Amino acid sequence: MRLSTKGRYAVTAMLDLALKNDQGPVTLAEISENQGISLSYLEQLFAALRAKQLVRGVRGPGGGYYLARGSDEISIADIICAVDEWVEFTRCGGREDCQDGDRCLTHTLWNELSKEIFNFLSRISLAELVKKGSGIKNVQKGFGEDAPPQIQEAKPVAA
Amino acid sequence: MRLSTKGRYAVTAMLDLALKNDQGPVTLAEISENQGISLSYLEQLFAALRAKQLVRGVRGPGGGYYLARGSDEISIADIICAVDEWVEFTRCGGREDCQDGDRCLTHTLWNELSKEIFNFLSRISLAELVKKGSGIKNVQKGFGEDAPPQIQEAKPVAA
DNA sequence: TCTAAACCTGAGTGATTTACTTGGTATTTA
DNA sequence: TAAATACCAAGTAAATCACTCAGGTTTAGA
Repeated sequence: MRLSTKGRYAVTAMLDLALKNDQGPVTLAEISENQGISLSYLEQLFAALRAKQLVRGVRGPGGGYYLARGSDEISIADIICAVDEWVEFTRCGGREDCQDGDRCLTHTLWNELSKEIFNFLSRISLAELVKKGSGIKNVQKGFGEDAPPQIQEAKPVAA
Repeated sequence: MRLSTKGRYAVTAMLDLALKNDQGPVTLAEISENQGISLSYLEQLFAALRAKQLVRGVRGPGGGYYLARGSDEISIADIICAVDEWVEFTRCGGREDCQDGDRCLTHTLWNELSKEIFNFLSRISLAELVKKGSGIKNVQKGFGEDAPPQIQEAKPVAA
């Protein structure tokens, strides 16, 4: 699992799309202005999102992009995986060149952790975020009040 | 939240440390050989880990590194945050230059998601991973059987 | 005290990635 | 046809990554 700024841009743009999904296609120019992302960079991101069947483009005036599926059928993991390749980490990979066991163990542990992160992000859909967002939009601070059980208070690390 | 190979190296190295924590200090040379990471790169990573009070170094012959706290008191988020700076994403930040509300909304949504990921990683300790790992070491595939409630079956995206 | 083992510092570097630019082509609507 | 939009390809400056090099300093054992 990779979680870079590229993935953030994609998630942010997709959120923008999900918020306006019932208002016809959304142009990249709109998202570009809205999110402060350059148009061409968005084009690259959306090329990847389109390749993974997450969005569909409509050409011509009045065109733009809309979600290829319902926002409840698109997970955050889907989006991040579309734009950020999933690179395998293990050096020993699937091969048998782990001599002492420990090397393989730490790699196995990392892979499992990576899978857990992936699963976690797979269970968060765009629709869920948007649904919570509609609360924010009005309340401006009530986020997390009826949040999923696994969500707790943030405890950012002291820099 | 950033999750790059740098963070992976750090987590992997810390896992190595946790696994041998009761066997005295672990040298970087050992980890370097074990994990296939260059010694100097490890030194850089461990400088950051030491600065964040996650490890302590013992100098001189027979020295090395050991965990500064119990492995149950060190979370994956701690490790990743130590080596990968946490960069704020929002362009509008805390300022009031969000005109239309939507811009701010998507940013708020991203921030909340980011917090959720952070919280998720905060709840996974080194000790937990190692504990599960000792199962793997023997069973080689029983991971996740008595996993925390939020962990489900992996469903990797079709590439 | 000498010396080797270990940590510590800082500078530099090729490769890769990011975020973006330029300059188009294709398609659709008015 | 003209304009708006998606689509496509190539290039690029800056940043980051993963690493190397060249020195330290600190400690322990001879």
